[in-house]
Amino acid sequence: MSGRYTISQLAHAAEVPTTTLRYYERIGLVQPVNRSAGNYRLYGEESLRTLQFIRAAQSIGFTLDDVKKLLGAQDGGVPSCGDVQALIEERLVDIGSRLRDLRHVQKVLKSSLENCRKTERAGCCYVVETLRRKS
Amino acid sequence: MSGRYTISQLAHAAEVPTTTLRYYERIGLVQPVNRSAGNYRLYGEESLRTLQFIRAAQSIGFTLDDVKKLLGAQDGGVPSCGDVQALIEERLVDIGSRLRDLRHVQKVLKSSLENCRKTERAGCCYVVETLRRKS
DNA sequence: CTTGACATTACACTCAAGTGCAAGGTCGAT
DNA sequence: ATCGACCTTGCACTTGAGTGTAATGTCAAG
Repeated sequence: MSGRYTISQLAHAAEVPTTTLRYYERIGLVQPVNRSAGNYRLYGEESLRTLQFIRAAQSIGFTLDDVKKLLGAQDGGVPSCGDVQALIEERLVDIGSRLRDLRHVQKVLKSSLENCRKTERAGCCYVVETLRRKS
Repeated sequence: MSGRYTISQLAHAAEVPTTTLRYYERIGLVQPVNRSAGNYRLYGEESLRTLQFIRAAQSIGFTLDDVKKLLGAQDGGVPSCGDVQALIEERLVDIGSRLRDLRHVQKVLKSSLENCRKTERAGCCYVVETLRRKS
């Protein structure tokens, strides 16, 4: 229950900089279990688990704010399946539109590159000229 | 050559807020051609064209910093085709990796959502449990 | 008892592309 | 002459996820 890790020990165990741990505390994500006599943060095993949770959640596209909700650290209570599903659906919508945008941009850039290569000559770049003509 | 637009006229013509025009000036992207007696910014036709250029370039994934280079407003001189191609290739690499990441995240979230729906029951969400288990 | 490694706090800064605000100046019309 | 709409400047703020710095405190080893 009591603190088994100092901040740098936890940082090392979780492979996270200590500054990030202080930041997580500041935003209410990971609290130390208590403080030492000299006011050092002391963390327990569950902090390590929380950090691993955070990493896993981040890696699948949740923001720290989402994570806060998933952890029930936001306005009280563990989230229901319905809450979690809503969160995931939100992220999926985000991702869908970002994918659409990126694919479009990719297409345009690829064809610009092609055209630039094909028509390359000094002092007159296809891409720059095309952009100039576009309104 | 001389100014045909005040800031708000140009803003209106280019469909850009005036604040953005001042910002573009600040970062060295669009300069007014001169100032009125009362120190008002005056822009010419070429400013409008530059703004259209900026919009077109932004919409295909260039940053304002890229745009600066494309316009030759950065460290001297209009860019060569080679420079432009390098810029485009950089952006394509960015986009490629962002697409890969997003597609991965999308897959994981979709299957999480499925699993959450299938196994839904009170007080125990599949997604939250899975994240907890992951290191 | 001093040295070095680690800790604390508060605060500012990063990136990108702007937005918002306050205090004041200018312009055209009434 | 005054009103309102527009303009000027400078400065701070925004988002997200942290990073950097300075001044100071603690702890264990030699």
